[in-house]
Amino acid sequence: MTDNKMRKPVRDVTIADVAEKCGVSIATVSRVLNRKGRYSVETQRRVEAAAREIGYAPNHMAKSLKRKRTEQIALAISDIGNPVYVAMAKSIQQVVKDHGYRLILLSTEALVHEEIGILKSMAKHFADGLIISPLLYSEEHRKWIKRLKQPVVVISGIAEETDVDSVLVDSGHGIRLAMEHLLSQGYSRVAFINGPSQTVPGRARLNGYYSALVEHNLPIDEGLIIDGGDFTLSGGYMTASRLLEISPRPEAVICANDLMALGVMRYLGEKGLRVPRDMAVVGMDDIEHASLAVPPLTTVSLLAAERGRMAAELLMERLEGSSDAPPKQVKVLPKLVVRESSVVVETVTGGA
Amino acid sequence: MTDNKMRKPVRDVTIADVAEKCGVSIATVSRVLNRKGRYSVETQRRVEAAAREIGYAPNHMAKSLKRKRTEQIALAISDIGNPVYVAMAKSIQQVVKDHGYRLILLSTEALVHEEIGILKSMAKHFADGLIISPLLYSEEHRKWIKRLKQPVVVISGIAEETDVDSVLVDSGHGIRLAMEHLLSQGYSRVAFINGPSQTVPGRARLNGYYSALVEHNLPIDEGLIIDGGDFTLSGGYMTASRLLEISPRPEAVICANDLMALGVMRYLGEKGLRVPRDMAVVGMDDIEHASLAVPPLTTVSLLAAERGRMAAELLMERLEGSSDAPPKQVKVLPKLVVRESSVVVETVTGGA
DNA sequence: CACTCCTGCGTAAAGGTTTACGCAAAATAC
DNA sequence: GTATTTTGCGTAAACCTTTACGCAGGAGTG
Repeated sequence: MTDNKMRKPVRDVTIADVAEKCGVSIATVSRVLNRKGRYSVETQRRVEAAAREIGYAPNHMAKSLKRKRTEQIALAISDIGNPVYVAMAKSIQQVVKDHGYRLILLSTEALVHEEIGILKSMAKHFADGLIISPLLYSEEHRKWIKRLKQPVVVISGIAEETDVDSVLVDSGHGIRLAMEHLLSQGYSRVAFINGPSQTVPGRARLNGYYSALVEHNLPIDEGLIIDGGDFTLSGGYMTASRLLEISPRPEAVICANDLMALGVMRYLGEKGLRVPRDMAVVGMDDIEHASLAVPPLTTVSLLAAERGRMAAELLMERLEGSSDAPPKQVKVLPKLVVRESSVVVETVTGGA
Repeated sequence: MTDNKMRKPVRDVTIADVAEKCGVSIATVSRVLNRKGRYSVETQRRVEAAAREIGYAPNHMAKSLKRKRTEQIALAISDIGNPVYVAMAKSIQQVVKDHGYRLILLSTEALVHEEIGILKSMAKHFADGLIISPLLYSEEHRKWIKRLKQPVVVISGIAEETDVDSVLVDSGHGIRLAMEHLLSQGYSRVAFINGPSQTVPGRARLNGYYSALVEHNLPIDEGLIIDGGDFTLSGGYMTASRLLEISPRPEAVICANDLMALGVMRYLGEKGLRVPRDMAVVGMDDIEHASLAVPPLTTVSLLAAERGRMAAELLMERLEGSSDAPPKQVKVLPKLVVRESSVVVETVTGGA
């Protein structure tokens, strides 16, 4: 019989409780709390007091059901461990929060069927919109996205798609910038370590490498191209040995992303090779640790944070503005960030 | 009049549509689709066929409302840019996903009122549970957590709290491990760069430093303690100069986290000081880039990923098992990870 | 004074699902 | 053959909100 806090099941306080407490109807309470419709200042005072007093908090599930809005945005990325996606997620979180949305983080582990699964499940209405950065953009992706009621923004590489809002960056062009820079520094035999070539970014970057060679009338030497396996740090470290097997040894190497570049630099360091004196290294993405590496890594920024912000803003626009405007594509230009890993050392400025 | 795909508002397909399509009641459809209650195999076949054919997807908001479960877990952390929290988030995401939950990412930007705001808003039932790693655990935190209907797991430093599920790590003990290691290497004047000392981790680590000194009968020299401002990389870089102003120059430095340690190493490098020959450096957290630094950074792992996993499992247990079991505390032991930044160099093993 | 307009608020429906309950028919028991 | 249990399914309530609609009374206008 001692029921002093035996069980929690103490039925939530609902809008009806507030209404009863201050002798009005639930409609009035709702109007006051949502500042919608008409009510007297006296009623407002009483309702607000009652609500505060009994600790009323509107039930989000019921609200969603009625309003047909969850106030949630889903973000689908392939690997939350990748600093690039973290940067994106961070700025996206910022924007959606400012607009009163919560962010749901969905990780696909680089599995295409997971991506499709997410698209399908959007039909269940657990989020009002989706930002997705797919590893590849297949016909199936397109099909499901088109079928969705909610707006979708795709963060991806350059593509011909014009039927969905997207934030694009031409990473292939980024590779060309890197190549130009290396050539201007006097390097001419430049190797290329790629990530998985069947992914959109992998393909784009490889094409960038080819076209840079063509552009500068350089011979295409397949021996200079190494498949890095994946876009990870250990992927770079592992394949760096193959770099040293190339003969004659290349003067410089472009890596398809910073993580791999850092892995490569580490391997070179362990083998006693100095960067850039013995081999110049350039990465891509401009993650925070690129600037911290020893030597600081030259890289091509793809403006991940910026792209995240833009994608989120595009989505907010869709959600709050005219949803029938034609799909928008916004493009972002890769930017070369020159640091010490690729500049010819004239004089060594030693300290102390 | 040409209404060929003019507007989207084409009312969602509901359970009623499925029911009508195959001539049963909505209750039957629900039973079949949820594999609950009784139904014939023939009915099952028809319902499933109809559902698939017209592309039925159960509305998540309605389901939540009725079931009183959102199938969502909220994660509140102060900075998604911090690799430690990323590691936690990653393993938490893993676990909750395996249990059929989605993860909502809430960022507090290290603002205490944001943390409280999140606790309050949990009453709105947008998530079934919460994992929070608060910068500090105040009376107000406790009050609101106790008031919540949903289970909460706190990831934090060691504390006296026993009224809430928590995953604890004694980072102060971690600092003592670092100190012991440095002393065993022959260093004796060891400086300490702390993060904000009013936060739980800041205070714990400072106390760890003090007690390590006491433990080894070393004099307490306030001049060896530097307030690093925050736990960021630039925070470490900025305050490193003050390290060199100390006279006589300390032989080693313990930094309250890896990011600051990396900042310090960078500064030392720029000033021409070599680590560990001129000064040994030890960090804390064991973030991925600690092993990549030059030289690789000795650090104390606080097992962030592990703690995230444990917290998530604790929460799942609460949600799926007996919710009235007494609060659990699980503790994790800091682990010293020795790398080159703190070991006396006997012979230099150069390559090539 | 009669009319219209406005204000403040209540009634009730709607949103899509799950599930307790009950009923008819079929299956089983004796 | 009747009595009992089991099976399969439908009816309707419940979850908690928001909001369209309408009504009564007061204010304004002529």
